[in-house]
Amino acid sequence: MDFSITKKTTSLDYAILGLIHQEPQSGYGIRKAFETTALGNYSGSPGAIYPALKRLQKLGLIIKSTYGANNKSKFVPTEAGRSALRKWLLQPLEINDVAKNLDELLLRFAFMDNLLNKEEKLSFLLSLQELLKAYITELKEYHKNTEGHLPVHGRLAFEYGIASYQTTLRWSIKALQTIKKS
Amino acid sequence: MDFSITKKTTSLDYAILGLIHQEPQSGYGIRKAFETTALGNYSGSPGAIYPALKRLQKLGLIIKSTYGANNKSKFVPTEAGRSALRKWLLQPLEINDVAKNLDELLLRFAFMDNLLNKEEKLSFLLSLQELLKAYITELKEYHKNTEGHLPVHGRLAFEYGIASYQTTLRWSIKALQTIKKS
DNA sequence: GTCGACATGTAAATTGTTACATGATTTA
DNA sequence: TAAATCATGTAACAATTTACATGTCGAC
Repeated sequence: MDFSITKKTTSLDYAILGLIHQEPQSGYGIRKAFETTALGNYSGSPGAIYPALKRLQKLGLIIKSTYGANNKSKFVPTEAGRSALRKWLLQPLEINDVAKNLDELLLRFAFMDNLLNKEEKLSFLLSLQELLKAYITELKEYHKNTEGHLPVHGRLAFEYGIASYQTTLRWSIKALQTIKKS
Repeated sequence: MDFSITKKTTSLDYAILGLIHQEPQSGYGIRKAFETTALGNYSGSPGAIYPALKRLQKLGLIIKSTYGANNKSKFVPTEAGRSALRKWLLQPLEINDVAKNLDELLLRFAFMDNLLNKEEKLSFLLSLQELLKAYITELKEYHKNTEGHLPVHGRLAFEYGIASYQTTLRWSIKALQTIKKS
């Protein structure tokens, strides 16, 4: 029997949690952040954000608090919220995340700054690199096998996929070096 | 007053339509296609696919038909289905698609093969290039302006975004050349 | 003769979209 | 002072996830 809180938390919830951990925001501020900054393809529609904020409050992961000089109230993560965020950031990477959920991995990376230590960050990047290499190999294998009998557009789209992951790999190598000497 | 069929068709619906246009598939075949081939981040869960197939049948965009030597029934697009697919492929590109919906654009590209003529294909790629250039410029502008006061991880994630779009741009130039001499 | 893949679905709960509604505050 | 932006929400609807349910068929 598991008595811990296991209510599901979607990746939008984590995106909000990560955002307000970096800087407390009002509901409206969160909406604007998702609409304007490219990070994460989450929609800032009120019908998505406000229910999410309710969810997170009910789970005890965030609270509304008057913050800063102007006494406007903004959302901040609770201790439980920070801990949930950290747990999310530390989740082991799987090949499936790389293949289907790369955006979320990048979001996790973006939010690591002041929550993980250097070792944990490097470990994330190393793990990412391993998985990327494996996945790229797999894709190339598939590409070789279907070479001839794939329509032109299908082949080009596939090659786009490979080029994409190679870019991600190159980036992760650069990022690793940057983090290493920080 | 608009009497045309305006029931919304999601991009999963188009993905299915495009897939069976290339090659008729059973419901199960479609599920496996989405699960295994990387094209499009759509889930092949039965709770998504079978309802979608019902939707498409109700809209008259696909039909079940016994096809090929083995008399197993597979889904094929109707004339209306092919026409809806073509319309989707020809939709003008917008900057927002590039920023938030690139996957869908790539999916559209992948399905163009035998539905659009050369000119239409080239026009798609040219339009994509223009938008990519504009968006990359915008991102770089933003990057310059926030240079200093962005946490390391945030900055790196942002640079990943830029590198990503540059890869897309390079790919689209190559694709254009390939299509041109085909 | 059992295990895994083929094959098709349903139900509940969750989540997100679109559109509406309201009012305060700032700025031109 | 009118328009735009800030600010918070709700309601109806559409879509997806997760889990369950059932049965066939071929391979080992």
